[in-house]
Parts: sequence; structure tokens; C-alpha cells
Amino acid sequence: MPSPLLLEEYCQFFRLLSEPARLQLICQLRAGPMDVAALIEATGFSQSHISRQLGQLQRAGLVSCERDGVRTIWSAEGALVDELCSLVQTRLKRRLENQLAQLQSA
Amino acid sequence: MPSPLLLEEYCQFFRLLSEPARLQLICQLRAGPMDVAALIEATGFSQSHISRQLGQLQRAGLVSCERDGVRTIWSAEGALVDELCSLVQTRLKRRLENQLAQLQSA
DNA sequence: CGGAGGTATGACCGTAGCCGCATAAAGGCG
DNA sequence: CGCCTTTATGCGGCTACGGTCATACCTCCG
Repeated sequence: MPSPLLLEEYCQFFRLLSEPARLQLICQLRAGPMDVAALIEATGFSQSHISRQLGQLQRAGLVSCERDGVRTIWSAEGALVDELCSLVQTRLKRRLENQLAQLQSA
Repeated sequence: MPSPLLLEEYCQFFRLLSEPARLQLICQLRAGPMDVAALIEATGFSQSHISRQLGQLQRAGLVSCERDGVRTIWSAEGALVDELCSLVQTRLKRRLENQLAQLQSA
């Protein structure tokens, strides 16, 4: 079993992904770098909220930014989140398949 | 990019892992089936709290229980959480290594 | 059946954190 | 230098959820 400290680190990481706003931002940026205006347009959240969430993700190293004059271009490199989501998706899918089989056999 | 509904599912899943109490329960159970008394002893949480958290994890299919008379033996099958934690750990490790390199080159 | 051990649930409190509003800070342009 | 655009931050409301206490529910045993 992981040490309590490491466990806490895991939790903080998973917490970042546990909020639709943040995960959506990451997924958007995985498609390619975007500026904040585009993220507002894509997600519908307020500018201040997006700024905060990006700040959290940046501190965790999940996104990075590059200033282009007055605008800030954000991007998300690394396939970690993709891999995590893929694993979870497989799990969710298998779970639904099992439930379906249960219903059909009944 | 994943559909909003799927994204929400991901978030709910990650939320389960974002709480030390729950992740600790899973990790404990990954070492082998245990009864509730042992989980109380191992985690220090109250019985009612543990019962609630196990309920959430069970609904998500992350743990399962088997009644042995009056006692309930809980277990966590499937290496999904192990894999997720392993991926995150690798990420955390690499991030620290990079920060260390930054400091040493400065 | 009555009581004891073990588990789930209702009620409640406290806090963390999401979210927007308003505003300050930072950077470009006439 | 003033002004505008873009981003970051202080403030506050609101809700969700972690955590506990008390209690109801279940299962076995005398």
C-alpha cells in the first residue's frame, strides 16, 4: 500500500480531474493550443473561472501557457490524461456490458 | 474530445479517487479482503463514515462485499486503480526530476 | 423471543471549493 | 502618456460533501 503522503498526492491529482470544468479545459486543449477567448466560447464558463482553473492545472503541470503579446495561448502536452480517461472508459464500458448481460439472462 | 456526458462520467469516477479516505480503503482492500473492523483499525475513521464510502465505491463497482454471517467481508478486484495510480506516480516522479534538474542547472 | 454484535441510514454541522461580479494588474497602441 | 484589451485576483453566495452522533436494521445465539 502506498504511503499516506503519496496517497494524498494521488488524491490531489485526481481531484483536479474530478471537476467537469477542469477536465473539459484539458480535453479542449488536447485538441490543440487555444487562447482564453476560445476556451470561454467552447465551455461557456466565465473568464475569471477559467483563469482560476487553468492556474490550478498549470501548477500541477497539466497545462502550460505562452504569452503572445497581450493574449495567452494555453496548451496541454502529454497523453497522461488521455490514458487515464481511456482506462476509465474501458472500465465503464465493461461495467455496462455486464449489467446488460445480467438483464438479458434474466 | 469526449462528449459532455462521458466527460461527466469520468469526473464522477475521478471524484471517487480524490478523497484520501476512499482511496485508502481501496488500497487497503487491494492487499486482500478485510472486514469492517479491520478497516476501522487501519484507517481510523468512524464506522458510519467507512460504511458510506464503501457504499459509494460499491455502486461504482470498485469494491464488492460478501456477507459472512453477521460480518461483511469487503474486497477490491481489478487492477484499474493500481494502473491509474501507477501512471500518476510516474508523472509526479518525472515532474520532480525536472524541477530538480532546473535547480541543479541554476 | 430477547439481547448482543455488526452494519446501514437519517439528521446535522462545518468547511471546502465552485462560480460569477467587480476590479486591479499587465501589456500593447495611438 | 492615456486608453483599450486581455488576464489575474479579492470578495461573497451557494451548494456539495466529508465527518460524526444517534439510531434503526439485520443476523446470530442462548
